Amino acid sequence: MLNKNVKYFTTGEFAKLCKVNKQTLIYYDQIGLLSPIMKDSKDYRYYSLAQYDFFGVIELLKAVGMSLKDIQQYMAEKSPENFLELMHQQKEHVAKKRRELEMIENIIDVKIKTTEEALHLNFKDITIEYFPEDTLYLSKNIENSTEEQFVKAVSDFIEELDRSQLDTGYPIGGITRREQVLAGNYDNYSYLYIEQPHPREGHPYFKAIEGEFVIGYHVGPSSKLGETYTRLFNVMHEKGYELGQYVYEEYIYDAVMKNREEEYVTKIMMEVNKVK
Amino acid sequence: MLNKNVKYFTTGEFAKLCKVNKQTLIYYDQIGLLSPIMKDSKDYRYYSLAQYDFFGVIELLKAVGMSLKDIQQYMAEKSPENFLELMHQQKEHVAKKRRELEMIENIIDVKIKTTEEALHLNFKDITIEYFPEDTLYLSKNIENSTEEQFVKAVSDFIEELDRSQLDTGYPIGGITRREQVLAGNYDNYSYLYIEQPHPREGHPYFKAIEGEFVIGYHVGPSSKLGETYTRLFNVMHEKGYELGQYVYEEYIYDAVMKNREEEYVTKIMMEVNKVK
DNA sequence: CTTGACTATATAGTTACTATATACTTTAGA
DNA sequence: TCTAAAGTATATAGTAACTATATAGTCAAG
Repeated sequence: MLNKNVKYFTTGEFAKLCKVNKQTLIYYDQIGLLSPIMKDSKDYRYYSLAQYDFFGVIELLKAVGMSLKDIQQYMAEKSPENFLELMHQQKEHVAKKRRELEMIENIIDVKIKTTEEALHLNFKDITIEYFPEDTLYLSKNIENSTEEQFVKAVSDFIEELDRSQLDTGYPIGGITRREQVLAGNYDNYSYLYIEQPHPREGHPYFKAIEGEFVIGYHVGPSSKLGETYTRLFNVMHEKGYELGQYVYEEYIYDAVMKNREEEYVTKIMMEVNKVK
Repeated sequence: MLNKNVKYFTTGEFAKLCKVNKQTLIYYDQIGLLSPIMKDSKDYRYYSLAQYDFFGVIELLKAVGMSLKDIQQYMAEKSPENFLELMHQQKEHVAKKRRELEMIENIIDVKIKTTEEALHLNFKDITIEYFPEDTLYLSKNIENSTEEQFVKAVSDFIEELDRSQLDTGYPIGGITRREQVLAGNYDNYSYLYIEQPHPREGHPYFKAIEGEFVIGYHVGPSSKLGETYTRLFNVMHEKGYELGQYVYEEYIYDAVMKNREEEYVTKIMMEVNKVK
């Protein structure tokens, strides 16, 4: 920083310049991170303009998530070479953080979209809709798994979504095979799935679905799903359809939105075919 | 979240699933943010899969910077409407954070570029170079200002860079008018400046410079700048040039890179014209 | 039936401030 | 010139969100 034959800043002035609490500067002085260039006989602190640059770097390093201790360590052995190395490290680091924020932005957008859709639904309606092709990311097969195996599979699936950054913000759903549904085993899922509107290369297990579906909503705990399935079957038969390969289930409202289980809402999507 | 006739997670298992310290879950239980769905007679905690979704939302809200207290407050009165409103608020908030990170990325790139350049310099060299047009953001005129006025001007300038997000990571420099330089008043700057490689609309004070410059480096405290100016003048005259309108000064190495003032390096760029 | 891996609570420590209490100093106005 | 407001200082305690440690009870495998 440039300097004339310098006027100094008092703690309050410098704090204002740096836009921090005066106490913060005193704290930085105490831990030896940034000490005023001089103290007078009354122990009043005086900072120089050059120290504003110094403070600026502290802010930069703080913003990228470095601890004051690490910053201090760097400041103790500063050199252009070390500074350069530090900047190279932090470049990566910040880019990663930015990408994480971008993912969060996407997830928020999805949450807004799905919640808005949910608010306009009438959960009593049962409709027949044509769904265009859609990409889903599937778990491994979990049909007939024990509770332990099921929980393990869910953990693995979540773990993988996390690791491969496939968490889109869409709810995790379950796919049940026709035979299990017909036998009344509504909770014997064959796969878990998550919608993947922008599928990425290099990931297997993607499945596209397309065709007609009977759509209905179950309000209340999943233990009473049977009643809703019966209603759906009735409509399906009335309209001259028969059950297709799979049924898809996902939560519209769960513990995140509602406090009581009686208010939970499950969306049921049954693949159907016109009876010939 | 889907559920079978549910198996529960112990604290350790759930912590692993959530990728947090077990103590963190105990802490969340204590503050009532996320309590296990049941405790047995031995006070062992048991979590359900549905609680993982809940935890997921806590993580999301934490990631956007909400405090646990605020999260708890939301969770107490959750509803699709409130959730939607929260998501709308946070969308803005996250976008702002992302833009801040993008700015930091730019600043880091500039720091890397300028530091790498500095490392390859020989500070003894004095060269004559042609500079293409460049955009600078200038402070208000500060010629003949008192120390107080100077400090105020610098504060204002920094404040403005901050407010208008014009901090590019380039050093803040000073521009001295020819007459002041010739009179030996090297520290009587007329303007402060910062390089602005991607000038933005709606900001005045931009100045483009273009032409031939004598470039030299001053090593040591600014009080001894005079010696280096003399060396530069000699070369300038030798090569048949005369001083132009302005001289630009900026720090290459300062308190951020070096510990001792004797190692500080100031870059001096003199506008020059061929003597007719 | 013991050992190791788990569980629990209670308490203290950590980071980076932030607030408060008390006392001294400077400065602007009557 | 005196006084009150506004500023400075130190010392200490509080805060958020964990994190670590000490002590003790529980469970599962060999």
